[in-house]
Amino acid sequence: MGIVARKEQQKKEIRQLILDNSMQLFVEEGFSHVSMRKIAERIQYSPTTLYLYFKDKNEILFHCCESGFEKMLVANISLSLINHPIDRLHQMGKNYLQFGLENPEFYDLMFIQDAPMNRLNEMGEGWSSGDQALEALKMIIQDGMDQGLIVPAKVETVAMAVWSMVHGLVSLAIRKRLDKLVCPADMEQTMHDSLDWLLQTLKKA
Amino acid sequence: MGIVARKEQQKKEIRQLILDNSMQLFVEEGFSHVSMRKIAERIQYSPTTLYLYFKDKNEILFHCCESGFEKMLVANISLSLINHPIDRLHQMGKNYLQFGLENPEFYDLMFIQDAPMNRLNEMGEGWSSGDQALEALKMIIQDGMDQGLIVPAKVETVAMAVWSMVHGLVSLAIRKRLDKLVCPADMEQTMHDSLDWLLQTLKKA
DNA sequence: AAACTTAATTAACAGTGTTAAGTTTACAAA
DNA sequence: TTTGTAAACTTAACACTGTTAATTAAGTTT
Repeated sequence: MGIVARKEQQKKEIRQLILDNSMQLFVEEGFSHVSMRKIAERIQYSPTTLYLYFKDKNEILFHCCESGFEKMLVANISLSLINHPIDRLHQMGKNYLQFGLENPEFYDLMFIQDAPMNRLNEMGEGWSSGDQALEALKMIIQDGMDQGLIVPAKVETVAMAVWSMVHGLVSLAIRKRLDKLVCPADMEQTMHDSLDWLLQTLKKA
Repeated sequence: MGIVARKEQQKKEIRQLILDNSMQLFVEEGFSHVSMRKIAERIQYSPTTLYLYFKDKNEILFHCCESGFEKMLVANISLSLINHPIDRLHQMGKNYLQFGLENPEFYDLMFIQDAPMNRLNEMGEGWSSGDQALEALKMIIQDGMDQGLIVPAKVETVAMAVWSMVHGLVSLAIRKRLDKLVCPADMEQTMHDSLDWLLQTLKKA
């Protein structure tokens, strides 16, 4: 079955070719300006060929999200070196802000657009990388509470609060809603200040 | 100049007719499914007529946002009855969550989509209602610090943190990113719990 | 070489925002 | 009352969009 195997290999390679070029286009031109035809032109295929490898555009977006989550996971590997729960949470938050500001197009796809979610809800499975990050967050918070460092509460409640705040910061910044609050030059610093403030107040007195 | 005045009045009425029907369509069918042609059909005009009253679609969205902010402002009038800064901030947050969950299409337009922002950045002025709400937030926080009820910090930093958290909650909920964290039935309650938790930890010990 | 399978394409549909040119309507001056 | 003109509105069209059905080209098997 050498031939069959090779064919499947080729199919996978083209799938990856489509995904790679889609992601490049998202980063270069912004999510909303990328069309199926543009992706096709870039890889020198007919637009309809894309539909032989992906059900629709949402499915392509969905898989781009997956790479985004993996990218994020890589940025978080250094976390394992930090033992103190608060410091660890702090670094996780800083990584989150940094990822969002450095990869706004990816962030848009992963957390703001609802197109990829539609695809996800049709499938049974979710994002393993995304779930992994969420579990890590919950574990850190649980740790912090167990060690008496964080004011006790339901772990889901606190996890939701922390995630919502960093997501709020990044998404408001990306969508230019914070420009009236602070000037663009001070934006990144003030965002980190807000995170610092939360972590400060979150600490048990 | 009675005739000229009447003509201008008619022009304003048609402008408002366009805006009213646009908003109805946004609420009914969702932002992304509303086209210029659909709006035009609804008011029995040709699609191109809309361009005689608005520069482009973004300008229509922009003005729909304005009404959204006024809607929000109305929901906040009861705030003036609350004197204690923390309670006031708490109620403001609850109103915000409620508004977002009850008017997801409006919220989307006001805080998530970037289309209306493009229009805004071309103009000199911003949203007076939006700015007003932001100023109110800053004032409450400043009050709370002055009265020694909130851990002191730069007011912009805390305002950003608080707004980001409630926005994060609403936008993640709207975009169905919180479904892995809590089941939909408990969503609203947990969101309010998160807000409560923040307000609790924000209080000076 | 003929039959069959797979991969890729062309043509088309129904929709989008938007512009330029043409038409109708309404009102002022003659 | 008729004519001229300016405003209001529409028709036709452009350049796109995602997506499907029918068709051709290529490769494999018999």
